[in-house]
Amino acid sequence: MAPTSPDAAPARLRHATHWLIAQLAKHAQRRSSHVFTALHSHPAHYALLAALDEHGPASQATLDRRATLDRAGTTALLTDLRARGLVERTPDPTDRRRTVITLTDEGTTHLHHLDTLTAAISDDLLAALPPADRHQFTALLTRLLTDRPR
Amino acid sequence: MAPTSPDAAPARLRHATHWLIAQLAKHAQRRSSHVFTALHSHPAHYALLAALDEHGPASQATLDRRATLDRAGTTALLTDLRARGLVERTPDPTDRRRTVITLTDEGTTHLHHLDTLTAAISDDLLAALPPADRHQFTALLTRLLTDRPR
DNA sequence: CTCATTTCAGTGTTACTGACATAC
DNA sequence: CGTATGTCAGTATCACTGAAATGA
Repeated sequence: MAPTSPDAAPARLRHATHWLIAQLAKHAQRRSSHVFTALHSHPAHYALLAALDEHGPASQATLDRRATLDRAGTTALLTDLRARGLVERTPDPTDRRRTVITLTDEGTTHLHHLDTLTAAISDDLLAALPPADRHQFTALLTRLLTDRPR
Repeated sequence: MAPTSPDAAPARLRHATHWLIAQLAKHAQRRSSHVFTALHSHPAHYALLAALDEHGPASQATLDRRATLDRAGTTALLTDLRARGLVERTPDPTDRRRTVITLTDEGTTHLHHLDTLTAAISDDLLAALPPADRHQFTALLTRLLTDRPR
């Protein structure tokens, strides 16, 4: 036992945005990694498969830009996905530095499974809010991320 | 260079709650740790000092429950704070297992500095939202955390 | 004897850095 | 030449675990 049971958090923390976000992120991380592990997957796998499905085949560098990962991690993740037959790696004839990644049929199927999991996780995380507030919250989150060119 | 520059994230990710939260948490973590480091502090230090200021002196076990930390980390953090004269450790006469932690005057002063930093970080994180939406967002965050007894 | 408190050593994960070989 | 790509090895951080020592 480590994170000891909850308790009345100091008022200052409850008003500190970064603390609130960090707490929620911990919950989210626990929930999602628990659920994803059941399908031997990781949220980052989902990000890559989704990027491939929506934007089509791409080089690794393009992929990690789209999935908001870093090059190093992407390499490992793709090696994993290829070993499981979910993506294919083929050399790019027009630029011999690049490897073009393509989604296989199995990859698409797996992505659909992960879609279901992801929806369930979202429902679970937002369980405390009525539907209208869930949309509000998601919209605000989105705005905070997109209105931040960096 | 690692987390390569942003790009159009797949629609699925932009609708996945756990992904949105994780992204925002990363921003929040970078901002806050950057700012806190300037005062040789850590968000967890703030949590401890705030708990002491608001609830008064307490044992470590009580403290980590209030600050939502784990016992191992709390020990290290308090050793740090004591070395800097921000808290005092005195043995509890009524229960010789315990160490009672007390906030010093310097600790109170330091806490006020961190209050300022924390407010600035919140402003920064919520910069994209008009004031009314900031309150909405904070209220929703709070509800998500409190309506989750575990 | 069971449970709580404090401490420390160790594990697993995650994000990131630096460097390298290759090729544009 | 400078820049981009894919790869790998190493670092820092963090949350957590397990066990020990002390004592209620």
